[in-house]
Amino acid sequence: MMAGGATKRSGYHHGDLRQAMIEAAEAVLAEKGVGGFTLRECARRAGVSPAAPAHHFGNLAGLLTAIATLGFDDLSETMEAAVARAVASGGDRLAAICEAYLAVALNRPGRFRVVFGRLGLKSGDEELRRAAVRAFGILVRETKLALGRGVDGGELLTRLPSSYGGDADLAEILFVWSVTHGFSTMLIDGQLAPFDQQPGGRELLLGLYSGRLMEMLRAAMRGSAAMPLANPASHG
Amino acid sequence: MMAGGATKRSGYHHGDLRQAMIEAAEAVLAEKGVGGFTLRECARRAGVSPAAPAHHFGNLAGLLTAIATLGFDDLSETMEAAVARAVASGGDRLAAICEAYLAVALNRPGRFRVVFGRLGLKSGDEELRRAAVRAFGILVRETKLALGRGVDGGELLTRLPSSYGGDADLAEILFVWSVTHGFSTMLIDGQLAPFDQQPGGRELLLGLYSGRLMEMLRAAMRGSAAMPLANPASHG
DNA sequence: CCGCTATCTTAACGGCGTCAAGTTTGAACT
DNA sequence: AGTTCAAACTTGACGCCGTTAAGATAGCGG
Repeated sequence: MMAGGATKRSGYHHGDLRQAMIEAAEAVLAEKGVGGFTLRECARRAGVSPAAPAHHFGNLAGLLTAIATLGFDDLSETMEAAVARAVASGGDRLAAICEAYLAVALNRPGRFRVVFGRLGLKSGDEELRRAAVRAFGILVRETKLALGRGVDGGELLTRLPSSYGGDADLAEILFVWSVTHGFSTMLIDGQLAPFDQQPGGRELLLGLYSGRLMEMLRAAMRGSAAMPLANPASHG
Repeated sequence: MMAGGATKRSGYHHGDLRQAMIEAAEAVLAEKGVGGFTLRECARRAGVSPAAPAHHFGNLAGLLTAIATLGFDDLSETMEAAVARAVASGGDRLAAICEAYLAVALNRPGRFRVVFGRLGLKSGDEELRRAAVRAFGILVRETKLALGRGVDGGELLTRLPSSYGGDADLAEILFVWSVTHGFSTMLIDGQLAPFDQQPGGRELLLGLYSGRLMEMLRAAMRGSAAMPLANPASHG
């Protein structure tokens, strides 16, 4: 096993530098934020020269892309686990994935910031794309279920249909995602610091999020679900 | 006077380096994004040595803080103008500020990213704080008006009450902000690229935002406004 | 046991932010 | 007007950054 830092180091060769670099990078990101993040610092923590990572990741963008892929998979798995728990307890599936999204942001801010922080990722990476589509597919599925639309076969997306812009429920999907993503990013990026840093502020915010904000989200969805499947592109 | 780029340059002294640096910085941010932004590049564009800006801004954080202050003021002014237009035309004031928020993000992505992009800002800057509180105050005021709460005297906040966490409408305020901020950041940071880059995608997204998303927001607010002013902290 | 290849090191390049010290300038004061 | 002086800017240097090229090492298949 030996997962989690204790890797064998036989003098010249590291043993599992790729994993060590990813772990070091996440630690640095969590500690110092995006600003204090450098490739050399990560290499230092992995006990390796600054040029060593190049062979495994190509360059900085490669390392960040690997972490972002992890982040998307983390999102997918945490959301699926939350859905499973909600199903078991008869809870709200959509609220479950929204809370899971926030939980990932709070528990792994390093990963989360790499995923959404507009750092330089490799643009064409196929694994990253697959992980992103998977996470997005869960959001789409749960939003449609919450609208009572019925998902064909309950299967996940494996790619984005090129005509996705015409999806009749796109507005609802974007709404759910905006609320969740907006709250999560504002909380970990410090925009809510005036509330977050008061004594008990964090608990208040989390309670409001999984309480009244989720209620408002349900109210918004109810309003939409009651509406007929109108022509989605027509507006104004 | 002589605002707007045409500054006199009498050999050694620049004339208005502070303004020139800010303009150069916004240009670089708009062109190359956060990644390609460097102090030296801004100085180069201003036609000045790399060490020159230090006297005006102290360091990089000082320059970014000045830009962030501009960004908050931009938000405040654009939102107020949108409210004035909504009042004149009998439109939805809350939707107006949400659309104004998105408009600032789209029209001035450089400023917007400095405000919310978790770059290193000076932490204690008083002007920045004042600008932030002003913008936030507009959001608070409009949310309360939308809830039919009545704002005392219609005046703006000039500081954050230390007990703000106890505001009865905090959940609604956070909800509105989350939707708006989430959608805006996702759009300019490329998370919506699969939709945004389809032909006509940008128009579709903007139409959905000011159309069905604002309708959903109103539905969420209506649900809240109908509820009694419950104890905001109790949940679960 | 030998060689081969993946892995890592050392050394160097240009660019970065920042500081210390020196130079120029506009303007205030006599 | 001429002098003085502080503000504005330059030069040069420092350490750190990401990246590359060339060399050293070691595990593994033959």
